[in-house]
Amino acid sequence: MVLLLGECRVEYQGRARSRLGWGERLVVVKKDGSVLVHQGVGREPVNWQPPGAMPIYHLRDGLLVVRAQRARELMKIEFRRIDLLVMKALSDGAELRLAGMEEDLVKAIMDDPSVIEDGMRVLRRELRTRSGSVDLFCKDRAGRPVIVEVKRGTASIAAVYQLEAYVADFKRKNGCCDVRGVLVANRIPIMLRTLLRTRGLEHREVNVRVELEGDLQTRLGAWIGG
Amino acid sequence: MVLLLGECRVEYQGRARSRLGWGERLVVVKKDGSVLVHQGVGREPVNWQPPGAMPIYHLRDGLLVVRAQRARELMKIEFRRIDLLVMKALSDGAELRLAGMEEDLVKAIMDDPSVIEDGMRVLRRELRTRSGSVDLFCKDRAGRPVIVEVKRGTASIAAVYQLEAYVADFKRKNGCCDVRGVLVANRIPIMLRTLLRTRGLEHREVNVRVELEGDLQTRLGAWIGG
DNA sequence: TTTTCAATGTCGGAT
DNA sequence: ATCCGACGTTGAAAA
Repeated sequence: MVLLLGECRVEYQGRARSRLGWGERLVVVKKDGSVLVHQGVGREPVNWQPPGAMPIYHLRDGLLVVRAQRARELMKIEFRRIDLLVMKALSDGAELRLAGMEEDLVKAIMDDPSVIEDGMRVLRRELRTRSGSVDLFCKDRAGRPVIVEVKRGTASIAAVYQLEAYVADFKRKNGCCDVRGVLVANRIPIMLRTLLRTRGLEHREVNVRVELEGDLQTRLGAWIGG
Repeated sequence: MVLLLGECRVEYQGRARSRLGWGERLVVVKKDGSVLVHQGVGREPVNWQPPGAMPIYHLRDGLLVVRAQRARELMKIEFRRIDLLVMKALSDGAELRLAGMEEDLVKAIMDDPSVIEDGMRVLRRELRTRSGSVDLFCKDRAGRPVIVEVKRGTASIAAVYQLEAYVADFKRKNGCCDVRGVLVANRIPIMLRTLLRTRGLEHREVNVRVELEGDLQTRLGAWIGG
């Protein structure tokens, strides 16, 4: 990993174009060839190249030029003053363990479909068609088909469209009108509920707690306290 | 800005949960309180906190602990070895100038609606309703309403849904069936064209070149060459 | 390789 | 504060 701290300017041309005038920034070059230009604020780099760009360094007119190209995208950084230059190989064998993704929510619902509704049965998971994909295909207590779209966090209009389109396709294809569509999410904004109702769709807010594998829960308990 | 390079482990609890074991990483703390933990590869930080987290540093059992909390989210970094510690205030008055966004494409179409179709007139821009927003509302040469959804880059299924839903709403509300829906994008995948056709929607691939304000184009010409 | 979708998305703007 | 959509989104998984 290479760290460069100093005064630079940046130009980029690719999917879009940008120019950033002189200023002090941090530039990080990783061993996979990704490059990050960070200003003093914000989570996002102001300019960057994804892995594979493999930047080239050269001197020109007394400036250090870092040139990172990848596919049709080019970023050029010019330093006129460098306050810090660090190179270090990072040894890191650990991998991130992460829980609480949408897939975890889908699994939790499969383990206990009654969080949607009593008597619900999950028949299939991850049903993909040319008009999009839906997370769960179920039947309710009465045996009616139920198409379920699951969103972790707050549901969006796009989720309603997706569900609506799939329900319509299903009706068309199977020639049956008795199909329910349910949007399941951690939170569903009021406006979205109205929209769902006008489209003849249903919704459920669920709150499923997902834990990391292993004893993290116990440790986190102590950890939050400490 | 604070840079920490050394051996650490990270735990996070908030919208999701994660744990990352011991390894060498770069930690960046910005003056707005954002925190980034970067491994040796990838554009994305493996763990982070957005601006406002304002981390607190303390020593505990011989470890440097960085604790960054924000709303209901907590990230804790523990260092057991530090190879580099840098603190520096960054002076940076420049702002990024960026061109080639969706808004630029919309403006270009407004300047010359014939890129969609000869005789097209733009009546309104950015039309928002409860079922979503559409970028341009036009009338064609024959005076028929045309709803236009603009996407920079490659169009997605979601764009089709959005357009379809809005056209349907418009027909319902105005009680008129003679409404066209056009998806305009830099690129529209084959599958999407089929989907659009089955929904009675149209599409246009456009290639509008957008430049940064000022003389960037000339300079970029030389720059790319050099 | 292309397509599709999730993300601790982040970020900015409008209501 | 909430809601909504764009992003040089990135990244991973499936077709």
